Amino acid sequence: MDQPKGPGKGRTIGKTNNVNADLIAVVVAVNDAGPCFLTIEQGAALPSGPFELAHRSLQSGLRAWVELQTGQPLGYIEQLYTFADRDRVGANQRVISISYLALTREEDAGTSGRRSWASWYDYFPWEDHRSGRPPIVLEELRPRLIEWADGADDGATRFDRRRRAAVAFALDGRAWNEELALQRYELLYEAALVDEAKRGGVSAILASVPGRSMIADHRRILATAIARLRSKIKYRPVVFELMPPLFTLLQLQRTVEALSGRLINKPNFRRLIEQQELVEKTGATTAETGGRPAQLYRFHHTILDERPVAGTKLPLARA
Amino acid sequence: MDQPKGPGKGRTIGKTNNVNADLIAVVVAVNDAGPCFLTIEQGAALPSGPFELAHRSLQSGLRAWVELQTGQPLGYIEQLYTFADRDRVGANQRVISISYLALTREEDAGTSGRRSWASWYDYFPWEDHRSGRPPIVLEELRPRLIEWADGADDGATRFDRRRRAAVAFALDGRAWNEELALQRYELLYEAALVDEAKRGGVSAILASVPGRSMIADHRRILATAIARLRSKIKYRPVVFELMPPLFTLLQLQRTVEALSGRLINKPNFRRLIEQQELVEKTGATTAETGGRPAQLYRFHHTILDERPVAGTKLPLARA
DNA sequence: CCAGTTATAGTCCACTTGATTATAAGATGT
DNA sequence: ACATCTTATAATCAAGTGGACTATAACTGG
Repeated sequence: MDQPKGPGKGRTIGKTNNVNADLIAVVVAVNDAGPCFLTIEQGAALPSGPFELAHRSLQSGLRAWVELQTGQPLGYIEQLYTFADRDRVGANQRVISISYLALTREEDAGTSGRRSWASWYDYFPWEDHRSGRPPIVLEELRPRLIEWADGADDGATRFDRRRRAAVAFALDGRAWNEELALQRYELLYEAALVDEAKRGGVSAILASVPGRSMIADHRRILATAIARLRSKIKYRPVVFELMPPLFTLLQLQRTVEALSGRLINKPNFRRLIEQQELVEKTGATTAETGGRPAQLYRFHHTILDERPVAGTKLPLARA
Repeated sequence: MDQPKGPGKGRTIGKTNNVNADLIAVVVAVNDAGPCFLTIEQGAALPSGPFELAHRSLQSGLRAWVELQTGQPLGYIEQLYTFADRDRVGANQRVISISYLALTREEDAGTSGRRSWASWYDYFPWEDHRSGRPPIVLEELRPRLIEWADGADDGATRFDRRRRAAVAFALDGRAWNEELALQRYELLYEAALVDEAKRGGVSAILASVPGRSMIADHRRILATAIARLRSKIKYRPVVFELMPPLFTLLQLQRTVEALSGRLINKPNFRRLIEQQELVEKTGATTAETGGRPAQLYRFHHTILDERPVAGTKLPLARA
């Protein structure tokens, strides 16, 4: 163990280093009710399963488990994060979880009825700012976060906690930042304001806590997915993975708003989308929208290859 | 296997699902010679080792291996990517690699002489555009990429290959995008223009290929790290992890330039850094720079907590 | 004291983007 | 038929961002 070891040679391969690898999927879609994700066990868990020898790759293993458990075939997939589960350490065994974000359309359904879609904001009611700041932030979270901050032993910690709470939840006149979804969940976890923090804990006071909870750290993974997606739609054209083949610009805007949890200025959104040439008119129109019939657009696929990183800006920069 | 399975319960834990997990580190620093990274085996491999039961977490396991193999203690760490190694599938065993990016200073040395720093651009000579586009791009890569593109069977593939080459390597008047480091390496791999692509291959023609190669897919992981870092310095204040406690603005600029592989307009860089209040003057000056003594700055640490996502823009946006 | 080097301040301008207003085209109800 | 509602689409204004450039200051070494 004292000599530098090159990977792939001279390594001790034995039982002691064995781990089990779990694949976990956050499968996101957007429907009229808003952004949602695939769940199993009545909304308590994300689709997941062990990585097995039969799987050709991590991604194909993930696709297999999701399709088996929910009947949903997956399109776009990206890796979220890999973590070792501290709570599930066996004698000679550990579990590593590799989480993924998948984007799809709800219509991409098999006929299987096993899948069930759940709304993001049932699990994160403080994340939806489309109708202004939700009351839960100031009425419930703020006082309890302050209480938590003031419960710290030393003044420095109290100050730090209040500052972190203010940054994450846009208190004291700060601007709301929708990309901080993960930080907010972690803060609430640290303050024991979510159910997950109380499991097996000593806390006798099980006061009502905001948002639906999930098993293990699945809600944390969901928060990671939300934060990643909210960030990514600003610089990569991933929104279109969630859209039907034909759509109006307002439908596209509503989808982005659903994901980011905030409203967008309509003319600016149209201008940005059109001048980037991300979409092209089909000529067809739809009258299903109520007022004047809207142009139907489709995603301009060739652009996807032309702009590997740049482009796809969305007017979500400032508050 | 037909019923939905909840994670953590009812799972079959058996030999067939066992994997070995490898931790691989790209440890980056910047010195006068430019950006560099820690290697073992005379620059042929990245520090790495298996994730073991004794490790408290993935990160601590990584730190342990890097320190053991190179004597270098690590500061900032972030996860890069997790992949299953297709080439190393045993009868009942597979290997999963979890790669990390670490930022440090070369001075953070132990006295151990086992570590050896290698320069990025010895492995990716086409990535350094600080003195203009390196000749290797037009003189070597371009003709061989065109040759590769024209070797495709059908016209559509030929067109696609030429377009991808042009986008990645800024041909046909396109602008250079330093963040495409990974795409460039993958393109060269696909075109069999890097050594790694020829291992165990049929290719009899071992023409000289650009850049030093590494074992397994370590150079690919390095490319991933470079791309990630070049992207990240634009929106998070991670550059300061690579700086000494006190530095001049020009030193900071040179570091950013070394990482991004391109030059930055000096007044604009200063303006952006100063108006973001990322640094503060110490009052001290240094005359080591040659001309007029420069102010010494230090990183304004409190800002790091205040701006969890925003800020830290760098003038690298356009060409 | 002059040339060379680096530091630092300021200006100009093109482009981006947030905000607002105006107009067009359909549906619906009376 | 007409008013009114809803949504679509176009155009404009103003503030801010960021790239390029110039000018001046302060030091070192012949």
